[in-house]
Amino acid sequence: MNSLDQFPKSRADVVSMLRDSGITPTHQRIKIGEVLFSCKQHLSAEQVLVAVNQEDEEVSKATVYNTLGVFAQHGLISEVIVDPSKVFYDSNLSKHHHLYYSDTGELEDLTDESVEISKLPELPNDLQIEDVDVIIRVHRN
Amino acid sequence: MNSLDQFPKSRADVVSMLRDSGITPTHQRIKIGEVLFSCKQHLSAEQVLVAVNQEDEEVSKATVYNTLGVFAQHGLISEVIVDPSKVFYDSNLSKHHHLYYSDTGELEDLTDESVEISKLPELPNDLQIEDVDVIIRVHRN
DNA sequence: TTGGGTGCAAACTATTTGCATTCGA
DNA sequence: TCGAATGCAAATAGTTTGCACCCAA
Repeated sequence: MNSLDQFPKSRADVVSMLRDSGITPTHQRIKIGEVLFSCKQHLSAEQVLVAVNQEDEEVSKATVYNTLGVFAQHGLISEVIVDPSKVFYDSNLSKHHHLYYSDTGELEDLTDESVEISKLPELPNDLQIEDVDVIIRVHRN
Repeated sequence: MNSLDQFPKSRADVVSMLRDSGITPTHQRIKIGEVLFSCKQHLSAEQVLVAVNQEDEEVSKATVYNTLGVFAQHGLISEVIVDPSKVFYDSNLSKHHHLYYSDTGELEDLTDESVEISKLPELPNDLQIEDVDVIIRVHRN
C-alpha cells in the first residue's frame, strides 16, 4: 500500500493524485482535494464550499460543483445518491455500502464484508455494471 | 389475492385503496391514483402531471407533488432515489430491486428473487430498518 | 356547514451555463 | 504565451409553501 491509499493526505499527495488522474492541479482543485481527502467522509457540495472557504474566500460555488464533477468522472470520489434533496460525495474509495438515517439525513459507511450479495441477475452482455449499491435505510425508534 | 393486489385497477378500486389507507378520495387524488395504479411503473412527478392532465387540465403541479407525498407516506407507492435530478415514484408494491441505466436514466425492476443478500450487518436495536435497496447501475457498451 | 383539500403563484434550493477574466505550464 | 480553469451572475429544474377558495362528508 503506497501513501496515496491512506488518509489524511498532504498537499503534495493531493497534487500527485490529481496529476496521476490527468487533472491539472490548480489552487482551487488542490484546496478542494485537501478537504475531501483528509479522511473518509461524505460531503455535499454545499459542505465542501463552506469547508474550502473557511479561512479565506477562495473558491466559488460554480467551481466547487465543477470540480466535484471532474473528480467523480475520474473516479477520485463517488457520488452517493440517497437523499432526494442533494448528492453526497464520498472520498472512501474502497468498495463499501451505505447506511442512511432517513430521519436525520446522516450517512454511514458499511464495510464491504458486512454485506454479502450471493446472487445477482443475469444481464444482457451489452451491459456494463458500473456499480452495485446497497443502501440500508433506517430510522431510530 | 384480492383485486386490490392486481393491475390495472378500476376507479372503484382506487377509491377503495385510498379509503383503506385513510386518505380522503378527492377527484384529483383518484385521477392520480388511476394513473399510478394502472400498471407497475416508475413515474416522476412531472410525468404524473402530464399523464393526469392528458385530456383536460385537472390537477395542478402543487397538488401532484402533494398527493405523491401523501401516497408515499401511506405506503401506496414508494420513492426511488437513483437519479440525482429527480425522484421516481414506484407503483410496484412487491419487494424488488432496481436496475438503473445511468446513460439514459431508465429504471427497470428486478424481481426480489433475482437478487439475494446473504448477509446484512448487525445494527443497534434502536434502529428500524425501513428498506434495503439494491441498485445495479449499468450502461450500454 | 366546515375543515381538509386544492390551485396558483411565488419562494426556495440545488445545480448548470455563458462568458469575460485569470492563471498554470 | 495561450488554452484551460475560474468566477460571477443569471438561468434552470425540481420541489415546497402560503393563502384564499372550494368541496366531500
